[in-house]
Amino acid sequence: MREQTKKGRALVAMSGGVDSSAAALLVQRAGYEALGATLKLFDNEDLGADQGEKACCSLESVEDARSVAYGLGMAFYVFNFASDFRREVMERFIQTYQRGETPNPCIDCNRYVKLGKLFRRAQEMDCGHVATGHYARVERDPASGRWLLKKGLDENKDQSYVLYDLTQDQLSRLLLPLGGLTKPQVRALAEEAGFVNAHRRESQDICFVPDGDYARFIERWTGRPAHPGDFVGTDGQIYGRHKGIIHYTVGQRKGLGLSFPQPMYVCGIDPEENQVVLGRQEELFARRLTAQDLNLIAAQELSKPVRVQAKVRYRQKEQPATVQQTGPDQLLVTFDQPQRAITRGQAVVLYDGETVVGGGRIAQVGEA
RNA sequence: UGGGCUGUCGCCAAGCGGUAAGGCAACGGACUUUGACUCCGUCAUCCCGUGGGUUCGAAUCCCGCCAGCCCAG
Repeated sequence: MREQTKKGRALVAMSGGVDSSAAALLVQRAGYEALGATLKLFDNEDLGADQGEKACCSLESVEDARSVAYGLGMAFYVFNFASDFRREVMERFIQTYQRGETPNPCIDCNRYVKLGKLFRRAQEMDCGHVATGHYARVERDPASGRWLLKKGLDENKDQSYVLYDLTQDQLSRLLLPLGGLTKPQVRALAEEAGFVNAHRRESQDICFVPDGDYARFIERWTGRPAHPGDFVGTDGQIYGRHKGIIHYTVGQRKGLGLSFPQPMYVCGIDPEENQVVLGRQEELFARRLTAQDLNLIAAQELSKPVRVQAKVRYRQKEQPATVQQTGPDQLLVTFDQPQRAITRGQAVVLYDGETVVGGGRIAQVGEA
């Protein structure tokens, strides 16, 4: 409302990585008064194994972020969001696995912490905008007046999938300066600017599980070992013992410890019976799913079935499908072609070309 | 204690005299802001149940033994 003279203050979430550093630079160049902030998301002691660099949430990265911010002459803060992160991301992550589903902590982190908590904090600091280094674009639809989320221009780095949960209010204040750039361009920017992290490698794995062994993390965090149970075939036959359902996810092949004539995959997880269902690759395909915890961006609601492109996991090519809203908080998605290993707990995100229509959490998976 | 069969990498399994396929699992790496999938690589360096024999040469042929299975009893 009051952006006559300047563009106002923008709070930039800086992880210490190349992307968010470049984002800070670009926000500043665009004429905002940029403030940098690194989010402290967890205590290293809580995680057991200590680790080296991590682009997403590392505390070691704070110094890099600070260095970049100071280099740009920006104010810099560290926000302790550990309790929020623990509650909204880590606890959720654990509960989801215990239900026999597979969480996507990055989505929860974006939703509740980076773009939830951080937006509130920005408000308190009189920052009208929040910026992140995500590869996605925000645009306003002149026709409907709605704010739209679009794919990043760099198809290979597009992160709109993990941002589908954004509200109109958040979108209206969100700056994504990398949306129109490619990764090489961003790196070049960082290099020109002389950022200390210009050559840092890409991030990896779950940030709060540095060693990648998420199941062990859950056991340590809860203080309870997982309960072993039976591996069963899709016909009910018992094949052996599993290490506890939290160790498995639909579509998984490795780590079963069993050998068959052909590779075998986890086709389902039954938390009631504490069973892990095994089957062949072909048994992994399904055409429909229902989703809940919806967030629609491009429209208020879907009054009739719509043709879309849909993704069932991050880093999957969009697949043609038809989506139908079957309730206030329920979608039915039917793919043209059966999809491999649609997994409960993961997100389905719908696209209309470059635009994110909306998405939800996969609650049920139908048959082919 | 009669007969038949089998015994090759953790599992399955090729090989039928010429100097150990392959699959599964496992391990390592690549990819990746989720879990997976996928891809690449490594996996029996004198022990092919074991002891002899035949042969220029055997996992492959012969003999004994051991183990397991099956059928008889």
